Amino acid sequence: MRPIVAPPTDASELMQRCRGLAGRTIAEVAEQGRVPVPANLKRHKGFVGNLLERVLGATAASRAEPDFPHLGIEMKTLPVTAQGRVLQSTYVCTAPLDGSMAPTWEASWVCHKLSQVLWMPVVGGPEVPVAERVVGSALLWTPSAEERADLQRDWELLAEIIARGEHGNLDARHGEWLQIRPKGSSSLDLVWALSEEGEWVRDQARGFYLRPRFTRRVLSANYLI
DNA sequence: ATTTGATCATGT
DNA sequence: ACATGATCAAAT
Repeated sequence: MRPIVAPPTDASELMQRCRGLAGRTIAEVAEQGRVPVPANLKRHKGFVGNLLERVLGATAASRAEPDFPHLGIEMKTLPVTAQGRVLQSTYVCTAPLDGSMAPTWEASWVCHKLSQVLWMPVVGGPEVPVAERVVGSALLWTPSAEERADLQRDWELLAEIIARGEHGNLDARHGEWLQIRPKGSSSLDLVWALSEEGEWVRDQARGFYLRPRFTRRVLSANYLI
């Protein structure tokens, strides 16, 4: 999906565009973007995210950069119920098992990716046709001291497991706010990993995700839900 | 082949 | 209801 507008010159212009989208349905937004809307997201999981990027003027997706590189802002959609409850986890970045992970939290991809995020709530779960889901009020967020501390604690726990080569028993149950789960085309999607003995082995590709309880807390703290 | 965008589907 | 593990498409 190519962008249909120029990138916003600054954060306030970006937020102004967001205010223009709030309360509108996905069908209305898609009409502006001249994009057909799928009935459901089973085979179009990234549709809403790509659509909003496009109408907000984010640079092309699938690049290893923030969505608004000149502003240092990453945009993420957040599926929520009508009551504002977050429905899904949020993918952050890949979790390298090959020894290339940053040595400290401050240097990590997770820390950098989450330094400034534009959360775009979208109201409506799988029971609501995509076209009828509604764009919510955007939130330009920088993690609080408490949120940073919680994320850092989990990241260090998870990084330690990987650093020891113990990815074999690394699953989604680790981490209170941040977790690691499979990320790929299928469970057969393997990457190179360093074992406990320092040998190269193949293991399932994984990524860092924010648990819904984390993003739920972010919305609660900012919208008084 | 990889990174981006995520949600689906199943089990507890 | 919710968490975990599995999966889908587009862009580069």
